[in-house]
Amino acid sequence: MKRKVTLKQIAKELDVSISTVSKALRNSPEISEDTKDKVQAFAKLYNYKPNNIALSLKNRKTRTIGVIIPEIVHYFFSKVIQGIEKVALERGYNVIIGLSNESFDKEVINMETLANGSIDGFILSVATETMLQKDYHHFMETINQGMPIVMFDRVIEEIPCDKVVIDDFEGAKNAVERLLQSGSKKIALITTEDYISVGYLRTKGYLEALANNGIDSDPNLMMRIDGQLESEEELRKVEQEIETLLQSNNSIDAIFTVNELYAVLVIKVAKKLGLRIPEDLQVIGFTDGVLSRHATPALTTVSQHAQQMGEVSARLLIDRLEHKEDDENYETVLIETELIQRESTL
Amino acid sequence: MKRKVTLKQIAKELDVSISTVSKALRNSPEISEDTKDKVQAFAKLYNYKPNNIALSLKNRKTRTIGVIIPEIVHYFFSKVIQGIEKVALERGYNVIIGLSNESFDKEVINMETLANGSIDGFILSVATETMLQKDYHHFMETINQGMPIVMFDRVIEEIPCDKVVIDDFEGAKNAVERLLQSGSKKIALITTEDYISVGYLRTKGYLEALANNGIDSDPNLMMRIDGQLESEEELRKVEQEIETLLQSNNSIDAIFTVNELYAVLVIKVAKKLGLRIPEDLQVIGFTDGVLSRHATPALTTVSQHAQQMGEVSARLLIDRLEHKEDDENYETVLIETELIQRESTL
DNA sequence: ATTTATTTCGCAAACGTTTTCGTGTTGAAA
DNA sequence: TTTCAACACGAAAACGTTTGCGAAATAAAT
Repeated sequence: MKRKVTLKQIAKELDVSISTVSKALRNSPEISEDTKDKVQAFAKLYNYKPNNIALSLKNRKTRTIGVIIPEIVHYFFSKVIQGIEKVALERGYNVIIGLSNESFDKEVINMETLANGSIDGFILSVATETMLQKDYHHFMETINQGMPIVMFDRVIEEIPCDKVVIDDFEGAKNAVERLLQSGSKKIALITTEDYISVGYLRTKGYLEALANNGIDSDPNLMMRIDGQLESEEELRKVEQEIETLLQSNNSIDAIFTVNELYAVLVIKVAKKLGLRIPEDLQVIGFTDGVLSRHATPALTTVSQHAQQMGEVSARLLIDRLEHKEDDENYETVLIETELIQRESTL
Repeated sequence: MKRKVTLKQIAKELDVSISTVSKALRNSPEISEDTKDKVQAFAKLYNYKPNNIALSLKNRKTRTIGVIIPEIVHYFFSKVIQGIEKVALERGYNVIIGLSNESFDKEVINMETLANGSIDGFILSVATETMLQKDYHHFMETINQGMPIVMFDRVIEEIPCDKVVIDDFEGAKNAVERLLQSGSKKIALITTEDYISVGYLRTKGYLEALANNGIDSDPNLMMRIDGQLESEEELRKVEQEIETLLQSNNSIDAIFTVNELYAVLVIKVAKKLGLRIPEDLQVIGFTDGVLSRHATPALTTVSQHAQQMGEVSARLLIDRLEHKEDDENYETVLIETELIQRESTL
């Protein structure tokens, strides 16, 4: 087992100084061709690679970006990471991941451990609990220490940092307008508790579309769901509620849903009730994930371009790290949504 | 913008030496209570946290583990990562992720950049391309450098490292036997090209179950699919093939599938053909992901306990890092599968 | 032969820690 | 007063790099 070879070892072996070895490897004109050749050959033979940690310490740069997301077993977030990782690789950065599991404490701890030298900057999506508590001191502290943050999707307005958000409002509005154009008159909404910005904005888009078309919104058609829907019981309960919704308002002819899981649940209940999709009931969801793509009928859905979101976030962060370390002008990039037309709409 | 405070700065400010500050913070008995108090108060005030990079350099340990997976937008792998991250957090380690995208070159590059000081050890699942080329020099090199590897799911027998595998063979065998017990006579198989170990083992389990029950395997009932099934065309093509399979062998009364996507495709085609599930056709898939859970009918499937797999892998690696650095006895942990009974079987 | 320029290399500092060892100061024992 | 232990602290090395600057050696110019 041969340990990794260092400059010092090469120097000793070749009977030159460490600096000479370093310079020779970096092709410095200070060093003669002879010794350069000798050193480079030796280094190649022993597969010398500079130690990243030492470089990080010296340069005060790690070329690593920290990503903190609420959960990873989730189409949207993993797709974002894929985007981040892509441009990180292109530009010579590593990605290190922390999961907050929607918990404020975990978010804080993760950020604190990563901030102490391990990374150059953060890309993150805020945990639910943090949004509830409205305690943002950890964000402010890392920013004040000169470590830039890029927030995506779940962002906080008042934090001074670059942000990448989806046009949830427009996306929802377009979706509902599409439903109206194709003849639906009575459109229900299934949304989350609205403390999370995205659920709130999508709901607003729904309302706006109705208003624009002279339709009064009906609280009876707006259903709110909370919880992670992890267990079977939770799922059954929600399905039951959807069933009640559809039965007590049997003129509902379309449903807009704030994520894709709710939409497949709607489909399931509708089938059970003997409703034909899309003839009797149109359905549009949010997030173009595996569920939407492989449901039967395949779901018409609002795609968020998650991968693009990750790519843009990474570019924003790396640009800031490399060019404008002290620029206080923060950007907010809006990612357009796209309505993916499939089988659940006319 | 106050940069992070260092020992040196504290020392200067308090007019003591760096060593005194360090010792005071670590509560060394060498230092008087007076100065300890003074230093600790100051450190707390300025929120001093030791620099991880400096510690890593000094200790030749980074307390971070590198994970290399073929893709992240994938229920199984993201679930494994969740498990890894969980025990890593518990034991004070960070997780840094690299994606190989099933490419040999990317796998090599990712490993090389991470191996140069950034991490203490690897947890990885081998890329398809690597398994095809059978070029394992990068694994051997990192192991020879004294950096331990834990392979999970897609492992390579001849590499000397700890391994965590699923009992694919047993899982498949049990699933098929369940189908037989519930009365199915003619069971088809949909599998991948068999260079990937898991597809191969699951196929073997299928064959074994048939043999054990005195049934000859029929090549016409065994369908092989390759490709990632990312595009719509690919999907349609596969659906078409499944349709042909079902129509040209209309006495098929059950299908066992090597992953969950194939199973939902089967369900889709079966519905189209007017087959009732599970009465006319039973279906069992592999991987207990979102697709299985939310398909209609919900899929009976073989759960791999992906999260547990991640947890075990992480524990194996960390144990080796902390206790038995030079132990050459490598372990292979077998994770039992579990048949999750849902609506697609009798 | 002396000065000057050029080439080639090594020294040392720096990044932020931890830790071993040495040293100066104090107080008590002899 | 001398001797010694206990105490409190600092100097320095080490981890592996990079780099500015000084210096030795050689070559060229006077």
